[in-house]
Amino acid sequence: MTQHRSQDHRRALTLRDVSEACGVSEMTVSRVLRNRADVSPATREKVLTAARSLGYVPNKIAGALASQQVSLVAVMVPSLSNMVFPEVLGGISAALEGTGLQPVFGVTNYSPEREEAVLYEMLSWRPSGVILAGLEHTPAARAMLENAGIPVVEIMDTDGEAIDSVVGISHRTAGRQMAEAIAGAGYRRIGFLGTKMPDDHRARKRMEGLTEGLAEHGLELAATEFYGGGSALRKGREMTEAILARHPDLDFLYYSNDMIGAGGMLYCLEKGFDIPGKLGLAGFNGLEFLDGLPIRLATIDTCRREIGERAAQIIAGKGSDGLIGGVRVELTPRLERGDTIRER
Amino acid sequence: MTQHRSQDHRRALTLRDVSEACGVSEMTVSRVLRNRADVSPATREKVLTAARSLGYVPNKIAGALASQQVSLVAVMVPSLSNMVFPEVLGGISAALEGTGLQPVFGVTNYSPEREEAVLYEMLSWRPSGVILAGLEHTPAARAMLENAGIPVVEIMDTDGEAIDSVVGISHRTAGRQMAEAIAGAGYRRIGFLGTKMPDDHRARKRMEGLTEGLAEHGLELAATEFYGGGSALRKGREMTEAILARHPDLDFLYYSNDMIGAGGMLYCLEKGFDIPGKLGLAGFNGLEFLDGLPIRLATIDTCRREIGERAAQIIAGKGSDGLIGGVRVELTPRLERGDTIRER
DNA sequence: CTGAAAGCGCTAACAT
DNA sequence: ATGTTAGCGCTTTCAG
Repeated sequence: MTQHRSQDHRRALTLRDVSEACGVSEMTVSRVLRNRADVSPATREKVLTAARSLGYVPNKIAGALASQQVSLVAVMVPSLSNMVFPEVLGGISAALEGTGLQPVFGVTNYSPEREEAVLYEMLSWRPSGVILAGLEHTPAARAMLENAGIPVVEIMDTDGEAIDSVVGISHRTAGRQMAEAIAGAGYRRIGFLGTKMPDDHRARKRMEGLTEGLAEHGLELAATEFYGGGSALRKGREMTEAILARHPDLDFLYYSNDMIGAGGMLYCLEKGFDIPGKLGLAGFNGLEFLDGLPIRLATIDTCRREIGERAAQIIAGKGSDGLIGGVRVELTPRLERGDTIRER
Repeated sequence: MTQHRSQDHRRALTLRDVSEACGVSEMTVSRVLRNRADVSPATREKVLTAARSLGYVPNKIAGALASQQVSLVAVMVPSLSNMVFPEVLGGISAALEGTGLQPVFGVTNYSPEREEAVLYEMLSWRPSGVILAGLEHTPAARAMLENAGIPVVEIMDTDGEAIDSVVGISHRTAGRQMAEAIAGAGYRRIGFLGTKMPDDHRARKRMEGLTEGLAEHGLELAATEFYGGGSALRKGREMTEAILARHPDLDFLYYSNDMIGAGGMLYCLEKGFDIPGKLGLAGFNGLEFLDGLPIRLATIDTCRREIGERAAQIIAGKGSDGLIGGVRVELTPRLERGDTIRER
């Protein structure tokens, strides 16, 4: 089972090997392999044949060092266990396809310190651009990004000052938008359910926006409930039961994400609550999986895939003209009232 | 908005800059920055101070070229839109933490050709190891992997011949296991619902295992239903309605993944079907989100996170002793009967 | 413990 | 259209 490892000590093939195999200079071989136009069809063919038959794989490490051009884009997200981020990565990955750029992903676990550490690692590969979530970073991370001399795109959130480019939505506005819908529909006793994560700034801003929006209607949050780890769907149920036990008079529950919202909704349906008559519900994100639940949870679509695509395009576009810099893309989150908010 | 980009043309800092700033040779600066023990505390301090105040970030491209050691692990998965893979990536990312290795992810969209192309790109960075899903690859991809001279871990699936190491479960066995449970419980008219993906070999093997297992009980699939894109939860509902319309006499529905299974289950509950009395249900994967649905769908836990962790450990472990090679880890998928399979 | 020299494998910039 | 030369920024190796 270990036989094939006998090859392990064979030096990896170099341009020189290909060069010798086909009797063409290393430089010309290099040209062919980079698809440069100024090579005769005859030699091109010779080189390609030799390279293929040897199984030569170019060494980008050396290429990058020599050309001072690295075809990597550093991408950092807080988490992979929330579908939101894989969707963004999917968008980035798709948009980068065919550009010659490859994404390199890192996970920060919502920790600013870890973000700083991961960023340092990534920048040490001298990527052509950086995409990272949020506008909140440690001072050291900000400094690194400002001095890196490469396009930086902060994604997801537009509430704050960007280092370079931003692509996202205003979570504060999304919160207000929801407050508008809730208050406008006539709900008055509103409960908030969310995660216990001090470093989830976007969730925080949504809650602030919600609070502000309600205030304009002379309302305030009547109750709040927070949770830690575990199955978000189950937590949604449990939190809903808990908050309603403490405050049976609530007429609206706002969940800081669709997963707990869905759990809460399933719980309410089972209990036979009058949704949205006596109790309104709303989540956040517009996850695809809401399509298929017994009723449609009100939510705000956050355009995750598009955010990833636009961010990647900004990085890819920079390659050519260099110094565009400072693009700002604020997408409009779409409120979907679903079946859980109704005028009363 | 573009002011700070004036810095773009500043050359990035090099070891030499740090060296000059603190009056220590480049070589010694390099030693300090790599945490080597043979430097006096005094100079170490001097160097560190200088490096920090300048904001120096080492260039791993140059380091890797010089040392012939690349701290990257190439990771390739078929998709990011199925929670299964982000979970594996999470396991890999976590296990690699603190090893000095960083994962580089690539997405293949279940296409062997695309896998080959992505692999080529990744190998050109001369990573220290490769982790990829499945045992089915193009001949060219296999050749590249065999000749790369680095540890290769094929994950998720153990049914087939591995190139080097494997970490996964036998999907064929999982299929049989489910057949056992279904037939053993006394169900007789079984329908299969799955994806229309010729290149999803694991789903295919599960179906084969199921068919074989049923055959041993003198049973065969009474109906099948396949779907393309869209919300898997909704598709689960639609397929369930369709298959039951065509075959009202089915007494068991086996879904090839939990998402469509959950959709089907919600549909059945709404229709008031007697689950699991008249109709049994089962999904596949053991997704966390099943915890929180109205009833527990029977499923088989596929240990995704553990698969990621073990795979990463194999790569990380190779660093030291070199040529262990050919590790084979077959995890045991755990059948969870939930509330949707019952002896009859 | 510290330094000087010699590349790592490739490509930019010139020749030819 | 092709070849030659000189590095890219770091680390290995060998001297002090």
